[in-house]
Amino acid sequence: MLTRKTKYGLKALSFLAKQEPGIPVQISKIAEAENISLKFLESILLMLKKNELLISKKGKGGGYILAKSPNDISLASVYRVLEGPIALVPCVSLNFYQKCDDCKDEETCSIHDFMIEVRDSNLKIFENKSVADLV
Amino acid sequence: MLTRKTKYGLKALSFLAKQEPGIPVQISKIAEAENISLKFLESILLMLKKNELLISKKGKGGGYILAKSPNDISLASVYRVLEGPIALVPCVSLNFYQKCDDCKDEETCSIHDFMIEVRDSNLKIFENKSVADLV
DNA sequence: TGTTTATCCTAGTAGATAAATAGGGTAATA
DNA sequence: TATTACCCTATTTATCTACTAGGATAAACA
Repeated sequence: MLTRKTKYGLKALSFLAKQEPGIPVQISKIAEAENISLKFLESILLMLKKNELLISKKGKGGGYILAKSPNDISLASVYRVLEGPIALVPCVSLNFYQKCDDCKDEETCSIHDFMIEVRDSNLKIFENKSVADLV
Repeated sequence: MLTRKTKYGLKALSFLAKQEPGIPVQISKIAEAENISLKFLESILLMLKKNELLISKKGKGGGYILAKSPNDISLASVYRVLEGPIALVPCVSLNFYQKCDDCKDEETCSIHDFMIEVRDSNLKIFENKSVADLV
């Protein structure tokens, strides 16, 4: 299951992709349109900005703009920023690798190969889809 | 990410599939072999039993046996018992459907179609794999 | 029949995470 | 210089995770 954070983030990016490009959209406008708590959304957009998926402008007429073309924002990158690893176990994660502390070694782990299959299947779908596909 | 519960459950089922069929295996033996907390594993196997994936025998010489051939225990069924829905959002779950409480309606939700794609991709891999594939 | 063996069942708990909420700080624009 | 709108930190409430504790129950065997 997705956390709300990721779900809201995807919806917000989709909303931004539907607006006229280059014109800042206020958080409050997105929050209202997508039925998201304003303050919560604020923190989500901030994370997306820090990870260079969004650009912001302060002051009057300010707001958020997509940092790149919707086509160039993969859903994998969004997922990794908001949800974390795409893999189901840390020991097969490409971007967040960690040894599983219950496993003696990865070669003898009975679920390791299956976990790689699931990861690759999900990578394929998340890497090949972009924010443009949500519009 | 998988919870430990699901990971341990998969490992235990894989371990059982490797043993001589029809002969009960004690929890303690599985726990030791797979490096799992005994009491925690106890509760996991109990859930698998209640969902008819395992059979148990009490008393001396007792233990757990696979309820069906390893080929007939899909990893989807294991996942659903221990982890819950395979879908990423409740509104596209086949077995655990629930309306998303932040969405006005599913038709206008910008991520709905993508969520269905992810679900189908995961269903395909989890339904077509069985405990036999973990051996 | 009584003891051992092993599962069954209920309850509790420390720590982490989720999903916000509160409240003020900072920068840009008019 | 006042307003607008993002920036940042801290706190809260509820739920979940991963165990742990301790006994009840049932089967086998001497």
